[in-house]
Amino acid sequence: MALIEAALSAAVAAARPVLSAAARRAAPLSCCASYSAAASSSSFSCGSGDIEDSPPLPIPTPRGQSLLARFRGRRALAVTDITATEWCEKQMEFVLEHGRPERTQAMKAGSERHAQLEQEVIERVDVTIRSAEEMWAVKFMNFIVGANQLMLEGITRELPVFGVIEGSWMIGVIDELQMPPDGVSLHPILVDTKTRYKPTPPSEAQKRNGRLQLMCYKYLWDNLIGEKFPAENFFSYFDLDPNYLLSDDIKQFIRLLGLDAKTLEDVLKYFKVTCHTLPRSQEQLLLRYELQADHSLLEEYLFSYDASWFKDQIQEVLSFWQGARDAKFVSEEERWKCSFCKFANNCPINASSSRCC
DNA sequence: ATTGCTGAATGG
Repeated sequence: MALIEAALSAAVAAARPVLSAAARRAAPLSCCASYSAAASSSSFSCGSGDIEDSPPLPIPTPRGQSLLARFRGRRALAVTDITATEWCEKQMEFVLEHGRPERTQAMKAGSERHAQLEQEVIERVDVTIRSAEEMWAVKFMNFIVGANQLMLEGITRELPVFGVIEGSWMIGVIDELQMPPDGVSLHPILVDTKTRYKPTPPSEAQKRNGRLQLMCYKYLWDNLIGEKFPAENFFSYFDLDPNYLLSDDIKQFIRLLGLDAKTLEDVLKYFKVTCHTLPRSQEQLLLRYELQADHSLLEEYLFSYDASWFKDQIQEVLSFWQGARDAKFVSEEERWKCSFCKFANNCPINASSSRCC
């Protein structure tokens, strides 16, 4: 174990700008993989050539299935699925049913700024991902490298995390983790930088949304380092083969980091060893708001993790996803959100406009 | 080809 740690440390220290992997699919995944939830018209050249008189029809998706089953079957909910739902459940529903609206200029600027911040500490390396197993292997490797960077250099960005919250698999990317200066504390602080188009202070709804996001990350990080990662459940839930042989491309990427792995299970072992060495995160979380125009600081918002508030929020969001109830509309005080929503014209909350006496 | 499907987040 000491050897593994030494190897990791050496690798991370040597490769000054830490390596990460940009997952880019060269080709669609193998034809019969369970990816196409909505098996549409796309070319499904799966073995059997002709469709005979009584082909094994794809199971028609029964109505009344939960959104979780329909849109996130055998997949994890993203942390941003949680926050998008908290923002407006009806809008989340529209996005699932009708697809994402076009990205705004503000969103593009935000993405660019985040890429810039990431580049300050991370060098991206492209690897081709051919399967779900390889996707997870890369996620684990990026976690290992990022966590080691945090401990050695005091900071890391865009760190992937995953785990189970209130019974549901979740996945997310921590914007930033930073060790406190000196020996003040051994516990890293979670930070999220929000860029703003206008120099106005963030609304309460935005801050609440950001709090929820950061609490998701803290929960996932603390659970990973607490070594509660349910490996057996992980492989079966995502239908992964632990013994899947990684491609030479991926193996080479792993070797760049001083490790040697042939299978996804090998990678998971390194991951577990790394998790054992990491400290819990601080109870204090930080949202940092900056102006897109000049990156000037608009507000720094420090707040505390609140386990019971967090649990309630997650349960509320999950009850929507699980179909326990219909989507809720925004509250009267937050009706202003509708003016930013692409689906406002089709939304029942605005039913008065279309039908007049 | 930044968003789609099948990356998670981007902002309000």
